Amino acid sequence: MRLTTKGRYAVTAMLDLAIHARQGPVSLNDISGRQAISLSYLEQLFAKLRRNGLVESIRGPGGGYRLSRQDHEINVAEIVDAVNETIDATRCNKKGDCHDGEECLTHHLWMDLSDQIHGFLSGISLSHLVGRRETLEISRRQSRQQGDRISTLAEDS
Amino acid sequence: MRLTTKGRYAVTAMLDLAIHARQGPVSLNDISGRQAISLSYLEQLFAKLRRNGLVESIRGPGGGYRLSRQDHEINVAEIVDAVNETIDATRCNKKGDCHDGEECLTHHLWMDLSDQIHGFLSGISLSHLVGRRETLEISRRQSRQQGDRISTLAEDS
DNA sequence: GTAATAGTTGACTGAATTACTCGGTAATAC
DNA sequence: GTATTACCGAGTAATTCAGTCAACTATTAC
Repeated sequence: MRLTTKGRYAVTAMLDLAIHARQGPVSLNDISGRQAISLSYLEQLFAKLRRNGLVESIRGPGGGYRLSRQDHEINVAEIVDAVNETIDATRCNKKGDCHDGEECLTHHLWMDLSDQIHGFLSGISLSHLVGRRETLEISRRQSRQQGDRISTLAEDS
Repeated sequence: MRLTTKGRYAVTAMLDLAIHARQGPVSLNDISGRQAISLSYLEQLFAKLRRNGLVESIRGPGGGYRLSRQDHEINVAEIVDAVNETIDATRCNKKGDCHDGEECLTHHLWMDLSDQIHGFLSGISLSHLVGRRETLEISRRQSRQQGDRISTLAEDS
């Protein structure tokens, strides 16, 4: 389980896809413009997302990508794993020369911790994030109408 | 919040420190031998851990490092942050040219998610991990005495 | 059929990070 | 004084990140 900007790009792009799902297929060009991610980098990311069955592609004019499942059936952990493709090759399992079992224990502890993080991210779906986004947008529009300063961020926990 | 093997090394090393705390200061040489991490890399990691007030050093023969706080007062998030030192420079905050607020929203969502992960890791202390380790060790010893296969990992959730 | 759109693939690259090496200095226990 | 250990800085191979470029294939509009 790695958590870098690469995974963040992927989550952001998938979120963009989920938000604009109603308008039919979304082209990478659109996502690139909206999210300020280079088109070619998006192509790489979406190739992996497609191989992992998270998105479907529609070719030709008016084509693009769409989620292959409902947004509540896709979680953040899947997305991060898809682009990172960490097999997490641990030295212990390969060599098997852990003296006194010390290395094995701390190693298993970390794997355990990693599993917990993974489980945590599995509990956050795209629909969850989209829902939050719309809440934010509404509150932002309201505060703009009222003309006061943005204080909505402090309220949502 | 980045989560890479570097952070994993740091957590493993700190865990080793916590486990061997009773035997006085622990030298990096010992940790290097037990955890199979290069000494010089440990030096770099511990320089950061020390600057962040997580460990104290004792020089000279018989010296080494010890935790600067009790193990239940040090959490995983602190350790990961200490070695990564991510200021997380987001393009949005610096340039401030988010068109239509689109980028800002997804950006804030990711920051929110990042905060949640951070909060989650803050809840896991070293003593928590040490406790688990000893539980594991005991159960491992027991299963070794009984001579059956290792089936303890499936039971702890 | 032709042209335009858009995905697909692969090779390649500069920059950053990771993980590590080496050589040296400073402090302390004996 | 010597051995041990932390401390410090420069350097470096390997890897990953983030992005570019170019050629290709499939689909659709006309």
